Amino acid sequence: MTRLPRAENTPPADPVGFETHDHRTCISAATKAAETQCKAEGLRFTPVRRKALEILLQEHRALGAYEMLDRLRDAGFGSQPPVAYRALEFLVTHGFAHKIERLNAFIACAHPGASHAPAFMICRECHSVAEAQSTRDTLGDAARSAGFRIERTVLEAEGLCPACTETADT
Amino acid sequence: MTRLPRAENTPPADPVGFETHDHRTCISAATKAAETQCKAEGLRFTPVRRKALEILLQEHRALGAYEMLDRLRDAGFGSQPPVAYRALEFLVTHGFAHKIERLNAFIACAHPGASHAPAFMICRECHSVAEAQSTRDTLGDAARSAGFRIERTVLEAEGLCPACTETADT
DNA sequence: TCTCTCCATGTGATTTTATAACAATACGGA
DNA sequence: TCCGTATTGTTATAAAATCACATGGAGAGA
Repeated sequence: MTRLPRAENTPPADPVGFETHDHRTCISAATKAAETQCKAEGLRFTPVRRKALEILLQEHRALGAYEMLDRLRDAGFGSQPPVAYRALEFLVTHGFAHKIERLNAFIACAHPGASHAPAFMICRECHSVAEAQSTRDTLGDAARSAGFRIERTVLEAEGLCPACTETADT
Repeated sequence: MTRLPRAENTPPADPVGFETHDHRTCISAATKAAETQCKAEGLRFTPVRRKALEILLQEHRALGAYEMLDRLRDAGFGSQPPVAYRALEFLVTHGFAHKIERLNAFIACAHPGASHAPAFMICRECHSVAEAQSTRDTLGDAARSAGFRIERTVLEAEGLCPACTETADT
């Protein structure tokens, strides 16, 4: 894939898993998958929502709501914040994307369809984000004994990605 | 996400651990402990910082920065946002408090001194927050194999606290 | 097909959360 | 005591998110 020009603090082109990855095809594949799931669940995969997902997949990094808004405007959609927030809310609600609370930013889900207790590794230096499968249930016992009913769990680990670790070490 | 208005939705008086707990004494105890730690580490436990910690301990819930600002102003400190943000940053940096990203709010640490990989249970209904010890290292393997160097980890579980579960069930 | 209803979209305005920048002051070590 | 640095207070502004309301389009049922 062609590496797009990078602005000030933009992560390396392909930070998912911090490894090289060809996603020429995965955009259309993931979009298709979302479309299928929406059809199955009776959800409306409207143009803005589709475009928003495509943008997230394209960028392949955590995108702020206002960055999303810019791109949606460029694509001919409305130019006010709710446009972006609504599309993103839809994607997050239905598991096509995640919000990285730490960054106030959104990223396409890297494991669509999988049971969702996502875990993220966030580089404090370049802001790249990797999504891991968080299989083990760290909090189950504590929750049970407290009588707390867990509905959703997000784990955000902050640190240094491989690339920035190298830079820091040298 | 639905964000209910704060006022109509104030957590029960004593939400830490979702259980009754007498903290008449624990405020002064925790403050004292912080003072000791600061002395040991050569940190300046100034009046604003002390007051901010006392407020968090007093409230015993997650407090927004601007709520904190109100209380600090009432206590005779400056009235501009940086006053609150700086005090909170100090407390968070040194482990006396945590930021709940999900709520953009801050809460006194419930396990001061303990090794810090805090885990929170956040009630989506009343916004009460409980802090658990997150002992197990859920992400270690994934991080190691990715070459990611974890520095800090926060786990935020959203759901229903015991009180709100009851209400919902009835 | 028509129409009714619901959901989605577009827009303007506002609220909430967070930082930048800089002057004045207090602290602690030489 | 003097000096450098951290801390505080303040003004101003940026960034993130929501409210409120008008308009439009898709799909269900008559």
